[in-house]
Amino acid sequence: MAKYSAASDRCDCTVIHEDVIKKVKKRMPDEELLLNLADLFKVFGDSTRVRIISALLHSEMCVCDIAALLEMSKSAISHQLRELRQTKLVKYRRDGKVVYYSLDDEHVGVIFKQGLAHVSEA
Amino acid sequence: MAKYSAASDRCDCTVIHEDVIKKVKKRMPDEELLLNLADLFKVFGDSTRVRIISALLHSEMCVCDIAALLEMSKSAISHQLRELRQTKLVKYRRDGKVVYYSLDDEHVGVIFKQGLAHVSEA
DNA sequence: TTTATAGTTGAACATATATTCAATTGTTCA
DNA sequence: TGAACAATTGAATATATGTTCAACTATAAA
Repeated sequence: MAKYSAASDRCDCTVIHEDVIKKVKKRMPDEELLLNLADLFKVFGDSTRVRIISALLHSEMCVCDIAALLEMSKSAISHQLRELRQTKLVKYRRDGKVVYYSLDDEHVGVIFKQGLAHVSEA
Repeated sequence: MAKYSAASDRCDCTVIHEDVIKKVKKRMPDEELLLNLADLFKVFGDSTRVRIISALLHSEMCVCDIAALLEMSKSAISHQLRELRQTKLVKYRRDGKVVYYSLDDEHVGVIFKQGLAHVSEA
């Protein structure tokens, strides 16, 4: 995300509900936690990665398999798997020349399914 | 996301586990549903929007309040609220000159909290 | 009607990012 | 060792997107 230095018209309005702002500010999680949270969702926020996750929910798969399943290049898949690895959402094991990927976290499935419930209803 | 026309080296490998691919393919949700899912997570995948959601979890707020709370311009906030409106994650009511925003969906809080649990543990 | 203020919007700009391409690594097997 | 293949990687490119800026709309009050 592009984060800019400062808002030139920051506070360009009278604060209307100072009490609400203070109350909410107190209850909000730390800034850093919210940044991590946004980064987590960002990983889910790409169709290729979501499809990879959706596939790995049902079985571990090697890069070739995922590439064939999603009809994409191995390179593209590998790049995305790298992001999923870095955010600890998938793990892998090597067997000879083949590398098998699988989901690394219980939360992944829960978050995925909750989101799916939302879009399925709407 | 940049979606490109086709992968030139698509299927540049021997399919190793045809059976796995078929099985997984059968169980995966429709392509369109997965696209919607990615779009949903994309909305959560920005720190400004996540902070807005985090704030609205505790109270309805007007644009000025949110801008003051997050120390950003009204314009920037308004742009993001627009996205949140379009994806039905927030609703609003006008009272005179002031527009109040609040969360529009029960799932929003659940998804938010589940993600928070994940990043809090790690 | 005029002024003031809350909020919205579109275009421009800067930045982030997904895929491609080419080169490379790692492993197996002849 | 050398050939074959799975997978990774870095750079380049195209595209997506968040914030700014300026102009605008909507409402209230003088």
